[in-house]
Amino acid sequence: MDYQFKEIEQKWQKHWAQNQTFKAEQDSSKPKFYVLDMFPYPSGAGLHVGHPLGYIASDVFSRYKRLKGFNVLHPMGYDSFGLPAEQYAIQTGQHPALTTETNINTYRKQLDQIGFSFDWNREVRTSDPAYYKWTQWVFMQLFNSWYNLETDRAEDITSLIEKFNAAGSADVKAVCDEEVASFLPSDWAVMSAEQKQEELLKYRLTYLRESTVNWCPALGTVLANDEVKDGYSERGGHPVEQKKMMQWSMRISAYAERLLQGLNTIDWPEPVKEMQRNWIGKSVGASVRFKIEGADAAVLGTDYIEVFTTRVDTIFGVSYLVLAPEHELVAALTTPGQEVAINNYITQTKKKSELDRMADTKTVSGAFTGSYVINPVNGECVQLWIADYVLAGYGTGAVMGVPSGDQRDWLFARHFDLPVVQILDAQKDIELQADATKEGKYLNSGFINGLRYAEATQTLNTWLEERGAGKAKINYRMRDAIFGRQRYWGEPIPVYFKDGLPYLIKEEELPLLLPEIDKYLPTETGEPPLGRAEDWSYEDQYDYELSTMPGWAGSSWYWYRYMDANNGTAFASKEAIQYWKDVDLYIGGAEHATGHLLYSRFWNKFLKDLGYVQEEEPFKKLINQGMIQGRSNFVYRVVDADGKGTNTLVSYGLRKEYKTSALHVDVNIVENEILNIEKFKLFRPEFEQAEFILENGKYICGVEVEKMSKSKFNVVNPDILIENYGADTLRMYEMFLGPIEQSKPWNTNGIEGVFKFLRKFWRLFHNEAWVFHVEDGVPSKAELKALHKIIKKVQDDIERFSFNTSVSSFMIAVNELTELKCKNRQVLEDLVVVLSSYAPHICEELWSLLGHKAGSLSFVSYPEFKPEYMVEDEFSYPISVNGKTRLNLSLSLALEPSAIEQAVLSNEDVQKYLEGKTPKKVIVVKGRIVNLVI
RNA sequence: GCCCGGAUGGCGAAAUUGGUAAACGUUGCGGUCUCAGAAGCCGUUGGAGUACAAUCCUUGAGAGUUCGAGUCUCUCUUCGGGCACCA
Repeated sequence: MDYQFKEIEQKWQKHWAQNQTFKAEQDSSKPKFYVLDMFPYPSGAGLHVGHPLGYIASDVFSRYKRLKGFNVLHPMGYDSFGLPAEQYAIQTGQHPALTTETNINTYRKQLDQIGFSFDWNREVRTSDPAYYKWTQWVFMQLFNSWYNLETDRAEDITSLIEKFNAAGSADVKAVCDEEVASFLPSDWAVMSAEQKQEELLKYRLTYLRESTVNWCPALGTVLANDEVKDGYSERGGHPVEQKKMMQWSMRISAYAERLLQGLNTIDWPEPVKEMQRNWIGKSVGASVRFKIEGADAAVLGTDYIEVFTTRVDTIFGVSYLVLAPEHELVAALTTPGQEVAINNYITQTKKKSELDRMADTKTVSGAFTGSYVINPVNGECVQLWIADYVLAGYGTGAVMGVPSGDQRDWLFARHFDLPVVQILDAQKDIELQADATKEGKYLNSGFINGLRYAEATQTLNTWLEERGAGKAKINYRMRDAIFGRQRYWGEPIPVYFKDGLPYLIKEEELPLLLPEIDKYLPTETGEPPLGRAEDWSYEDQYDYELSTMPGWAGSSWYWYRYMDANNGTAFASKEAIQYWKDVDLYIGGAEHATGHLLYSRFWNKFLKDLGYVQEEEPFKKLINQGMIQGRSNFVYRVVDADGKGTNTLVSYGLRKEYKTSALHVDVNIVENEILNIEKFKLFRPEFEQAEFILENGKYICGVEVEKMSKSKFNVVNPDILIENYGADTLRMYEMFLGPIEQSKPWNTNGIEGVFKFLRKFWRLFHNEAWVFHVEDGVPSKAELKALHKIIKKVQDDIERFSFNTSVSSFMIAVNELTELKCKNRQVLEDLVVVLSSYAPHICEELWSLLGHKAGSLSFVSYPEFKPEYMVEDEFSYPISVNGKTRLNLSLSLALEPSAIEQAVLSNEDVQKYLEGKTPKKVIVVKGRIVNLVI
């Protein structure tokens, strides 16, 4: 029988499912290997050819690791809470759970067709109450924890209470809110329960606080920083504004340093690490206090302004100080004479959107408050300004202006005619621009004159600290993550309110189920959708929290659930976590760099602090698969003088001769840019009578690379390819396309080549009459060489994630063996094993035809590479003369190293070049002559 | 502006530590088989050159190191990604 891929693939997919071939068990006799894909959000559109790319790569890797004797965990699930299902619910009234269920079924059907070796017993869905029970549980642990800087880890809140009982707040070194009360144990003892709760909330790792948030009116919810791009929501692209709201937050800032340091221990793509480093944004510097001239602490609440700087060494060059317009002291420090100017400036700033403010970096603007501050190092009195180039949200919202060392400060000083003071002898041309050098020695700088950068910084930090005027400080750009969303389709937060304070429900009351509501919109009073739920209160009297958790909550720990997916008493058993530990290989898109991948590391570190998990980092090795873009085709419709489309279409090469407009055309009716006109008429009936202006008898279409989307008619559906060529061809072709990490447009053109290869491979095992035919016996040298070349190559390629080169090598190997008319059982059997990771269905079929037990192929040993089979009697010996002319000599293998040199020099061709002379220089690399210089 | 990553035939690409650039696939062209098509098989497909060959040139541009550079160093061009009044 010819290669009947449809029957073969259905047969083996059924076999794997029925026999649960890929069910993973804890088995300590084998080393474990955990291969994870980023689980998908099941969208209604189903899979296009780009989606499975990463899944195929991880499946090839998983199957390969099984052959190598590893106990492989390779699960799959769905990140099934999210906005699209909810938006759909708003439009249609259909419950998001139903939409989600339908979409998941579509996904599963499509995934199954590709022949993945997932262990579906471990499937998870983040919207399943049995799953989100544990997401809520993690939330509770966070609420019950604080970050102790002394032990540098999260601890149970009871250890904080003990500290308060014993010594008040004095001993406590914690990551907490800025305004925490300082109190004695006796103060603590007399506090009411409510006061205590209020105080503790400032320390909890998840907390409720009034904070400035990104509010998206169109979506009716707040968004985390990573969900906002350039002032617009990442999902939907709606405008986002700043707003003050009571919000749940996660104290991820407590882990800033550990998240940063951990990056050095994991094998991730450098760009992703770099993005996380940027996001965390560590800057080492100092905070310095500038006394306010003539300030009364009793009236103002303070008598100094604190600034953060990374260049404390430039402090003698300070010629002014700037506050952010939103700084809380601005109003109090504005003198009556400046009030109008300052208020105008603030109004002006407010009008500018966040976007404008970021985009407009050239205009210098600001206003003088009328107040002065005193430079602590030299007692100099400098002006206090406000300007919108200073951001309220970073550092202290106040900056010292050093025009000679910072270009922005320089521009500001020039614009408002403030002094520019040189502070380093190495600074050049400071009349023209700032010079941020750290070279040279200080001048005009009081007690650091003559010192160099490192020394000066040290001296200043000590000097300032001794006088209580400042100290060395590390600042992080990363803010705490906003955790609440005013949406329906997410995990309910397991909290109720009593006297305005939040309390956790009891652990045994989990999961707190998402209540049913009539409409998926905010209430008339502006409360989140959960406000519509009737009879939904805690102990029939207390209100539940109405926000739900953000999309990243469920995905921040899911890899642990796979370890023990059906556990009802813990998120995963201790034994399972101990055995599977962490993810060895994680494959997914780079778009999650500062979202999912950062939050996951955060929760993982937290769970480790509490002793629930083993490893500090969850994902040892990360691969970012590239995006597959669409490749759109166009036809060109001739446009008449009025700009109206006519009924004439012109081929790509001739379109310049007419006025045309381009129309998308379905890529599935175009082959090698040649339009199938008959199919086109069916696709666009309005052009049934159209005239086609052809070139060389063909209609050529235009091409452009765009995002794959239905509206652009450039979506290639894997189902159709599987129908025409089979899953094995699709799998191999996707791997063949190019390096896994590279983004590229999809082009179905080359798929024939892979299909031909699989047919050739099938033919190797059959005679002319398509009867299965292999021969026992001893393989020839040439056969063994071809086989062992591919054994080695595939092994090396997979280990370095170079899947595309493996596919090429398979083609070469099969061509060689076809040439050799190889029918040898031993050779062909090994070949089946080697190929089975890429094309599992056809290999299973051949494996069983070879007389092996069905399904055993996935767990046999990968053939051992034997270098001795690679050796030939003669070897080809390239040599260059004068680094230019190349000679290819053929030498006997039997030669000793010393004899090789003799053989080379006495070779006829070499002699021709030498013309009787001895070479001036003989260059030997790894014991071989590679070049002769004459 | 700053930080990463790229640039190799018509196209996708290969070249793992510096050692015969373009493997493998595709497209195009020619042939074979066939009533015909599909499928298969064979040849050819970077450029110059020639009757055939020999030979020379070619990895975005320019320089450098080296016997030898797609690979290493510097400068530039350009494309992609990230960050961006971050003090």
